[in-house]
Amino acid sequence: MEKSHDIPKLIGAELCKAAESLPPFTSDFDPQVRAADPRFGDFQANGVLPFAKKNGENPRDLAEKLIAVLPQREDWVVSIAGPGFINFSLSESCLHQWLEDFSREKEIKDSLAIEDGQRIAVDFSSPNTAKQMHVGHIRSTIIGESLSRLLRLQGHEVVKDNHLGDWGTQFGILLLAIKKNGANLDDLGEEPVARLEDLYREGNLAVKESEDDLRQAREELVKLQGGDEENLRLWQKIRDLSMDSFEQVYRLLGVSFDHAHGESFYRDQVEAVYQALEKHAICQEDAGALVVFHPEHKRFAKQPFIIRKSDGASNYATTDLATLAYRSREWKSRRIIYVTDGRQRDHFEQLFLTAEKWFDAEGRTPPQLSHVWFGTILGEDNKAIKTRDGQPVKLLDLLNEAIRRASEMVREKNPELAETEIRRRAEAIGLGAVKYADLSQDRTLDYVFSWEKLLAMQGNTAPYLQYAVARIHSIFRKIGPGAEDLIKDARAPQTDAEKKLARKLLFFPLAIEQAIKELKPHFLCTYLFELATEFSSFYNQDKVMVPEPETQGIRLLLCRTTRIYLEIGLEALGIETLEEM
RNA sequence: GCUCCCAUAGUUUAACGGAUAAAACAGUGGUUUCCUAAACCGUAGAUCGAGGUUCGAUUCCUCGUGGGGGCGCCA
Repeated sequence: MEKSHDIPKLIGAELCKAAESLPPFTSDFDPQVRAADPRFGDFQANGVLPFAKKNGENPRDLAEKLIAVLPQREDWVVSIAGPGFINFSLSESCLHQWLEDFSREKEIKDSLAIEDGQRIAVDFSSPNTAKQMHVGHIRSTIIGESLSRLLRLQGHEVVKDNHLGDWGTQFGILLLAIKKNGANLDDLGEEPVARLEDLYREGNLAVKESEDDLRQAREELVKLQGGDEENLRLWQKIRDLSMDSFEQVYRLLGVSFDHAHGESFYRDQVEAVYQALEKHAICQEDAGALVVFHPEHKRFAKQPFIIRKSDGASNYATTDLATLAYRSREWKSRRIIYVTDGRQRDHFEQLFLTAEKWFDAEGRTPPQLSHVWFGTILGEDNKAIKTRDGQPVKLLDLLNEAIRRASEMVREKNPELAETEIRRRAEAIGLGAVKYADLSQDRTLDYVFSWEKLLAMQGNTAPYLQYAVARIHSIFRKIGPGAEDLIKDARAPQTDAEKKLARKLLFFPLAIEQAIKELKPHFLCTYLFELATEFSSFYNQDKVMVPEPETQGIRLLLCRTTRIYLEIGLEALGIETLEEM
């Protein structure tokens, strides 16, 4: 048979082809091939059922007709069950062949890349300058990084952009506070950004209490936006200090960006936004502000999208429009993905509606726009973690605590290890645990922050997956250089554990595909955990070190493929793996 | 007032309209002269309520209950 990494896709294509010349099937028939419950086979096609319903046919009869014209092949056994499920059970030889065809990193990675990759901009992390990152920032950063890696794995050209909040009204207040305190930005102590946060808090209190301070803060902002040299110098310094502070976090998390333009980058492009939207009559004046309504929309017919405040200043709606236009124009992004908190859903819906009208009016195709939103991290009171009152846990503190706890476990298991090696392993394990805890559940869910949840290292966690990888490396170290020859002589999977593990391996391409389609990394996490569980079970049942070379061969082949899938999968999640734990 | 999201074992979660609702943690009972016990094998335990659509509903629709979010000059 032709080599196909993605067997369900192959089955789906065969079903579609068979349906082509078989009335009442039409071209909109979707076979819906999925992983099956092992009781029924390896894959199941459910698509006949909804199709029959839509067309008033008997689903069971339709399924019979379809498999009657399906070419017979030795790769699988086809059967019909229940109201019209079509089940496929792979033959031993087909499974064996598949394992041999896709057991190396290169073949696997090549097969994952699609032909028509796009240029995609991913907008994520995006903290505000002059503030420290706290636990609330972890989601956008981790999810955005993982989605970027997944999309690259699929062959897309991804441009990662950290859209910093570096140009808001808060700078008037902060600049005033700095000047009133006579603070020297070159000498703010050990944690300069923490000091900036304090200054901002003081300034915020002052402008609430004093009319005069409020007026002065506004003046500082106007001066900054007008290009005042002193204020610009201070602003730049604040931005640099903030970036240094963010970099500490990004380095630990293994997160990187191609750009960190931030809102300030677009400050000279907002005029063009007003002009274009006015020219095309997309916006209107309302109560002194420039706003966009969407009369055709249930909600946004009356809920305005404010793109220019009544005092003439721009806001985030304006910079977001300018940013979107820039990414389309300069980066030729065919698609833009925004990874932000779900509370901004209205904003992005309005942004997308407005942008689409703008592009349409100019006869251009708008980029495909996706808002990948996630639930809020809540405090113990079930309310969102706030910066204002109560100090949320700093992200750096969370990460350091994760490393500290992992260090203890590593040291306990390997008392002789050098400190640098303990640190290296603890970073992979502790930070992996934190990332996995966030990535492994559906991103749209809110969750209450808890150390216990984020730092768990047993059960369905990253360390469990890393442990499986380390065990496989250990086996290959013990076998030595003869492993390749043994794999060449592998027999087909025979024992219960071998067959179950081999079968689980088949579903890897599906997991990747689903995670990308829905832009939800948790689908991949679920699969990797199931794979690791299947491996652990196999590991306990069937020893690799046995006398028969063909048995060793298949077990080594299964181990190697499992290891590669776990490594590719964890890499796509942004989680490191280790050869020893 | 308008609108959006959420509700699954004790707890935290999974289930793309599909077959007997799946795990982890916490319980509980077992496994180590054997490739790393961060493990493995048992055991017990759940779909907020009421209707509806469907051959089939945790999933879709309506109503209700409970929790949270957004809605004119913050991002």
